[in-house]
Amino acid sequence: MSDRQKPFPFDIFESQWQTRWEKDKTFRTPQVGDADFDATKPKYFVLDMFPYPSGAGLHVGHPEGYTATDIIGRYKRMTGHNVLHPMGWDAFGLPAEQHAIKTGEHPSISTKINTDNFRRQLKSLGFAYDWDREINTTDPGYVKWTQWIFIQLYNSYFCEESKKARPISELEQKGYSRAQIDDERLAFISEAPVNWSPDLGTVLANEEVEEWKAKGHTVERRPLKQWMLRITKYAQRLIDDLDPLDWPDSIKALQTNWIGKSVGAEVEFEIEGTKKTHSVTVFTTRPDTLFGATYMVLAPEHALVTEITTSEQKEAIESYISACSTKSDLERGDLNKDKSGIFTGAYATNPVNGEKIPVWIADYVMMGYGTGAIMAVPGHDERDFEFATKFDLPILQVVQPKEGVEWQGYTGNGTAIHSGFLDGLKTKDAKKAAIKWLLDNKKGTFKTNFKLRDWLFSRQRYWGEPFPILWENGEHRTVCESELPVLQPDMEDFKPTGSPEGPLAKATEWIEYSETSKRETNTMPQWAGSCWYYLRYCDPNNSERFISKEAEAYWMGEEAKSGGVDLYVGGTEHAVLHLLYARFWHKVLFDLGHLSTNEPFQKLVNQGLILGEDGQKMSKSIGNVVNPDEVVEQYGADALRLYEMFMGPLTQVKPWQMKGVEGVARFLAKVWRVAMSENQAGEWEWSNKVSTEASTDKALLKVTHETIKKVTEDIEAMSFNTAISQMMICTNAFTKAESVPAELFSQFLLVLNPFAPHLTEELNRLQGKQTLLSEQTWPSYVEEYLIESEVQIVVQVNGKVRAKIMVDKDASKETVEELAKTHENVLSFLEGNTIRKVIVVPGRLVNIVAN
RNA sequence: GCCGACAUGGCGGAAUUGGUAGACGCGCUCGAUUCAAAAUCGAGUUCCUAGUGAGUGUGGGUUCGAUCCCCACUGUCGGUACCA
Repeated sequence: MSDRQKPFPFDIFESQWQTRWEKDKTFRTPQVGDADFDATKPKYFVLDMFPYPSGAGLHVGHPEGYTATDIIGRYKRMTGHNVLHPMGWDAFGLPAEQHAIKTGEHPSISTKINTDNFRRQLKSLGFAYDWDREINTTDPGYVKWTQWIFIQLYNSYFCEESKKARPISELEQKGYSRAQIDDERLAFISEAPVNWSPDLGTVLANEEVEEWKAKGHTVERRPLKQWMLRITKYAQRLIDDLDPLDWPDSIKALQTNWIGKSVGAEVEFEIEGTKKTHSVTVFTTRPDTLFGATYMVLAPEHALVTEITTSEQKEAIESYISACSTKSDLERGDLNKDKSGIFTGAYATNPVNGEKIPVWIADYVMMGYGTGAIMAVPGHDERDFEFATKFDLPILQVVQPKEGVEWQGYTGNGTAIHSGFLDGLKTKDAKKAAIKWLLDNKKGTFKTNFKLRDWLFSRQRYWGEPFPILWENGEHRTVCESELPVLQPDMEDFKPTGSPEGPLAKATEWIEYSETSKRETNTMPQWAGSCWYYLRYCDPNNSERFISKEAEAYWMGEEAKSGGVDLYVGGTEHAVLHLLYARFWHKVLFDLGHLSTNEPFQKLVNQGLILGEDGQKMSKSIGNVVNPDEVVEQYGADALRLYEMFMGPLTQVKPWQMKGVEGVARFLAKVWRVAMSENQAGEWEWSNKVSTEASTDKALLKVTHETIKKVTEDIEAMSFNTAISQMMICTNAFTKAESVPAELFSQFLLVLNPFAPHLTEELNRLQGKQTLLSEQTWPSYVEEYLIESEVQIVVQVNGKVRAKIMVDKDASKETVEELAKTHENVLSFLEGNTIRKVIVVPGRLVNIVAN
């Protein structure tokens, strides 16, 4: 196709229109307060997950979501909204730095090259972004406010009464000591085992570990001093506030599972140590099974292990602990389901019945969850059951399942037995009674645990936001706000040091802030910039605030019942990372009074992955990657946009088919030829088929208005593939018609415009219209044109279609039934049978039941 | 294992949420146009043993009627995994 003339001259007019939109700033969104800002219009904030500008450029997965939001954005503009539809770059990150290490080129250079390429590619697809609002997370003007938000976190604590972040100064007034205050900050220093990757030379968040492991990097546990963010304080709110959001249930479930709330009790057991008696707290979700606890397990790292281990067991315990510490997470988790453990020689006392139970250590108990100690109830817990079976520990029944169910290892609900004061109680009541007993006897209490860990926030990298932190005499403090942004120094050697200080430690001059103060050398993770970028779009150039109060109130406020981003489209890969982190930051900023909503994203839609033509995930190594540039070159931007939407439902995983692109390109060419024809010289000229003189054909009027109706409804429902098929039906009708009334063709161009903006604007121009389609009002359909005077009724005999009859649309049930019964073909099927029942669905069908 | 989603022609997918299964597109077949081809236009295209036939992953159920609702199962994909 590329060697000959294109079926319609998209190669000429697409770039012309892109140039014009850019020059005229057609899709500029006025700033709140600008002379041309109309505050009376409702707002619509439609957001794409901004890309990481990789060296590989755009792949066809990017334009899938971007086209969907572009259609919605353009549609909303045409229906009288102020639309905020921006784009930017999530430009900090490891790949840029790895590239810098390899080539010695500063990451800002490759970042610039990559963003320029991404911008060019996006512009070649004709997206209606307001490029005046483009942001880049690595810009000093952006870094400044990322660091400012970090300072807000640093200067806040979580108030347990109000369940909100409050200024740390309140604690100072209450007379807290410096150490106590540092323990309360939402951004704090912690020395704890973290995920350290030796070959990346950095630590990683729990959420990131799998991703990098999958790329072949090693990750090990190692205790390090790190900046953490206290996201765990928001665990409950992060679960609760999910409910009213218009998000896919699967994403809500994913986040809820990740946060992992479980409700139960903490119980205190006493252990006879070698020198004295110790108290150990265990967490259980099944306090009703306390009487079934036949042994106890401590995590190998538990602090009490050395205190209680008897001299006979000491050697065995020590070698077990050292074996565990060298095991990787994989060996301890995924690969090794086989239970292992060692008896400490010590005994604990079960508080409810005074029974002495042996205390073991085993690596199936994790130090990081609950208290790092459990009471083992092998009768009613799968893991404990497996362990007890292996080491021949007693297994007691304390829950009676319903009849016919084996009790051993039964983890469901039932009735408590062999459990003293709990006997006869249903599990639910037994839990309550057990906790009441624990409270009354001061042996325990209610407890809710979360799987969610605090967020490990520091990285040992160069290409990230430095912390706005200074160290003085081993204490940290923030730099003055006036000194923001704190930028990395220019360096030639970006290599990881292999030490937890990171490459910035090599910038000796930069570190020396003053004689007494040194800079923090860690940097923030890539997530930092993406946690708040949606806010910056509302007011991207403000140097006084991260977002002006006015812009925040208009774009993020509660007005029109749609606070925050109205529609957010992106991939599922961010279900628990970006989307959780951003919600957390948003809530902190909300608590501190900087924002007026408590959730950032009202509606979330995940586009489905686009697979290669072979049905496999696109990947360089398989060689099934489709390059959008080539598709645009061969079929045009409109065809690519249209195909991405026509493939199937937006949210579904679907394979790419180049033949399908050809199909939609053919459709666009058909639209072109409704209005245009080729003359002898092979030039396109306006044909007279579309004409103001054309008589209004009833069928064309109907199909056009059906199309307006369906496309409108389908855009609202984000069912773009069916909208396109309706427009194909309409085009086929135009093609078949002798002539097409100009009015109908114009209306058709309007509804096609958000999908194929170049072609439609070009035809609108060729039709002699002055006003751009994108600046016109969305058409409305006329109900009257859709109604037919006669409707087709299906006649079934015993549920099988046997005839179709045409009746007046207002025909009575009786008339329809009579017509159906007397239909020739129906009669032949009724022969010899008696009619038992007749169902008439007006306007649809008649079903005659006979035998 | 657990959680979630999905299963419809040769292919991508439609079906007003209980009312004509297969819209629209791809592919294929035939025809028109052409010296010929491409492109374009038109007709056809679920399957078969061709019937008063079968048919929406399998088996059952509810209903006058089920792709849609209920029960059981199978398969595919995504997430997660010793979280007590």
